Amino acid sequence: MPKPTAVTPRPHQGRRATINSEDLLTAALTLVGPHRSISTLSLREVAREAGIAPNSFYRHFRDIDELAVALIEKAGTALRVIIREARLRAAQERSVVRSSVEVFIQQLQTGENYLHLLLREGTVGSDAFKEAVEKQLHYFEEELCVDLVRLAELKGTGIHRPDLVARAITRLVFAVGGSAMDLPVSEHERIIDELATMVRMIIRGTQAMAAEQD
Amino acid sequence: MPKPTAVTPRPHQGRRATINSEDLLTAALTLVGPHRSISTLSLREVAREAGIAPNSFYRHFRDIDELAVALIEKAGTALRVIIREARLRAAQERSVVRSSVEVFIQQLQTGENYLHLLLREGTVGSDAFKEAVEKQLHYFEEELCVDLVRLAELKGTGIHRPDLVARAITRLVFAVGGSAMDLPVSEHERIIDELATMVRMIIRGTQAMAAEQD
DNA sequence: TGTACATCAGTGAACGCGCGTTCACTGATGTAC
DNA sequence: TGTACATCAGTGAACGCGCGTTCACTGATGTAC
Repeated sequence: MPKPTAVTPRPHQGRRATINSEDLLTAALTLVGPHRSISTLSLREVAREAGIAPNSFYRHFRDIDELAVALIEKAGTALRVIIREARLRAAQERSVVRSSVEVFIQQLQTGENYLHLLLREGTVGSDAFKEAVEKQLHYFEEELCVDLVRLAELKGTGIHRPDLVARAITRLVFAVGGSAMDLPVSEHERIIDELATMVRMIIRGTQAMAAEQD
Repeated sequence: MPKPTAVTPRPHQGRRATINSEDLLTAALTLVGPHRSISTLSLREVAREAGIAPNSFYRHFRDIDELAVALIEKAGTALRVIIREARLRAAQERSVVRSSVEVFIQQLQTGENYLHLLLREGTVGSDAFKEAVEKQLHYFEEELCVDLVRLAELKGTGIHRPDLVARAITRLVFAVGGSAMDLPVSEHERIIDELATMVRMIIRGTQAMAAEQD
């Protein structure tokens, strides 16, 4: 049984690969598009899209689920980079909340389907899927938590249970983003405003609670 | 083409039905259990569970999607009743927030799969599905909004954008509930505590924002 | 440089399976007279 | 009360389809000598 997902470019012997795991991930991503769930992808479909015979799929992944998990991980990583950049950029410009939320929702309009993917697969599909999505959400929460604490120190405001604040914001943004997915682009501006207000409520709340406790 | 979902018990002619739409809904609900998505149900499977021939299914629903939408509506209605009762009961006992959240999460442990269903199907499946779930969430939001305004008046606290507060709370509770679904029951107590704190943050936040604006 | 050999990505054909849907039917029930 | 008839829920058989997986294979590439 090969270990194909370990992508260490080991010294090669035998026939050269015309296609790699990455190509299959790309093919799968193309197929799911903004509206389909990974769980509806068939092995044959992905192979077809990638231009290989169905049974060649097994050279790269044990089964469709293994590919799906790899795709989720890739999506999470890509998204975190985007949001991290947005936060850094925003720090010296205007509201961090507003511009982070903005970048997040705007991702729905780009050709990339990474966000759609994470928004969709969290609640459905095999346990392995859900676990993979949960893991990505945790990463988001951790990074956000660090940022929140730093920001609170910077501004001298208190912060109550920053871990819960980070979790609440992350889950809320993903949940609302998930429903925004199916709305026309013209509604996105409104969604961004509303989401920003919701996030600010949470932040004002945690500050108020911190102030009360001292 | 019959209109089977309209359950007005019209005067009957011809052979008596041994099974009705309701039975099929029950069979489907049994099959999805706490972990499967409706979208993975096959017509034959539901028919088998209900004890009829596959083609008899068409006597009751146009297709599987029509059944799924009916099931989602049923789930939403059932859940709203439960939460409404919880809120009324709590009003004269202890924290409305805490006990509402408690009842919500405890639903995960009951035999009923209504909650699982709503938590799952919101992001996946046909457009008709998602629309059906969105509709149910809106109902939740509306009822919660009315309650929040009433509570604010009662306690004399301000409330900023109660519509957004209701939306944020609803989405957050459903999102966190969705991940709690796959956690062991022993974790539920912790989830309830955390959720209650998150909801209180939002409420404190809206109060603070209302106070600032005046 | 040449040759024999091992490696291994990709293949074509075939399998059995569950699926949605169709068809012409059966036979129980209610209605008209 | 009896009879002919319309209604219509449920059926059994059959269809074509896409699926995941298997098998023995091909042939390009790299390695050893």
